[in-house]
Amino acid sequence: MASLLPTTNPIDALLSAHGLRRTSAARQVLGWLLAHADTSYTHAQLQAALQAEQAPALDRVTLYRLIDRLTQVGLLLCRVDVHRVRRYQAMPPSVQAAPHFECQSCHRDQPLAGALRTDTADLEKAALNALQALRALGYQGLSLEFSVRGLCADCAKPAPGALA
Amino acid sequence: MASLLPTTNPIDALLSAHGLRRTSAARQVLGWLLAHADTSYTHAQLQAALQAEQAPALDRVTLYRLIDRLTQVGLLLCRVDVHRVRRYQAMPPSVQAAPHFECQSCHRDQPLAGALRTDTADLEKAALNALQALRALGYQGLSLEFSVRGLCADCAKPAPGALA
DNA sequence: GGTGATAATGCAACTTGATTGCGGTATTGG
DNA sequence: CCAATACCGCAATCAAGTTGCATTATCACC
Repeated sequence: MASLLPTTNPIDALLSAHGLRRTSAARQVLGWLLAHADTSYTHAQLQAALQAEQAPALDRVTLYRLIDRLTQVGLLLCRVDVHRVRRYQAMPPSVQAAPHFECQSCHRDQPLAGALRTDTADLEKAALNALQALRALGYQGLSLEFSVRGLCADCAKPAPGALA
Repeated sequence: MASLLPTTNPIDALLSAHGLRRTSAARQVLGWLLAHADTSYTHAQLQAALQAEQAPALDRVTLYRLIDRLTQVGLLLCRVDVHRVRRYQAMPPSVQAAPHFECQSCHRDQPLAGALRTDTADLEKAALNALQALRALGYQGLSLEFSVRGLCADCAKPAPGALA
């Protein structure tokens, strides 16, 4: 049952490949984010989630610096949500920036996927055209950020007539 | 020389039409933002700009609350930039959310249409379609935020071979 | 043209996500 | 094994934004 293999696990490999040390904190954070790579999490959410999974909570500042490093080497993707707080997500392998939906009631942040995704397909296409045009004008290192805000279907249903 | 006309100026009209009082602060801020409607400004930039134009600086908090009110009634459009600070802009007449370009070097913020030097009608159309589709799925109160980041042509040119 | 309700102002104190300084600890390359 | 240094953790600090409250200015109505 023990880890007999000389091949380090994929997370350690990623860390080393990006010039970071294999500390337990780094392993935990990157591992957790990779295991929940479909959405983004704030520093606070991340800390809470990690704390829930294991006893020795890691320091606030350490976590800040860690996610900073992970972001700088390109392992994480960082965005800022409506409430001005940063959200981190394991870097999606191929996409520029997955479109997000952010519910203003339950504050859940979900990827714009499936049916929703097809609805925004045209938009993405137009957006990519725009990027290409910009690139032609001499713009560099372009990335796009695209998010929709509002009430998700769940939050929109419940109380149609309640208070103002 | 005096204002003889009974017709209030357009800014006052806007304020009243949106249920806000015609205070000198509101007139100044909305007036200034309408006169610079092509980009967005932070609270700090706004305060500095207003202070430069006239003597009696208005209070930090007052300005915060004022732009809050203007945004709530739909006269301003608010977004959050990469540095987690809110940027306000006079609401563009027709669009829900004008796509922006934000330079990561000079931190200038310009409308995408300006950067591209073409109109972004197709983009905006696609955006509106996407919103409509989402609305059909039960999502409510939707608005979208769409921005492109990178280096603008000006910042990209200068030092092609300098440092890493 | 006054007058009362109340929206808006201004000041001080506070909140919160994030940053900085610094001594101590653990990882890594030799 | 050892030195160099990346990383940790604690305390203090910062900046954007918020809240409470007393004061002032607008507005709706007579």
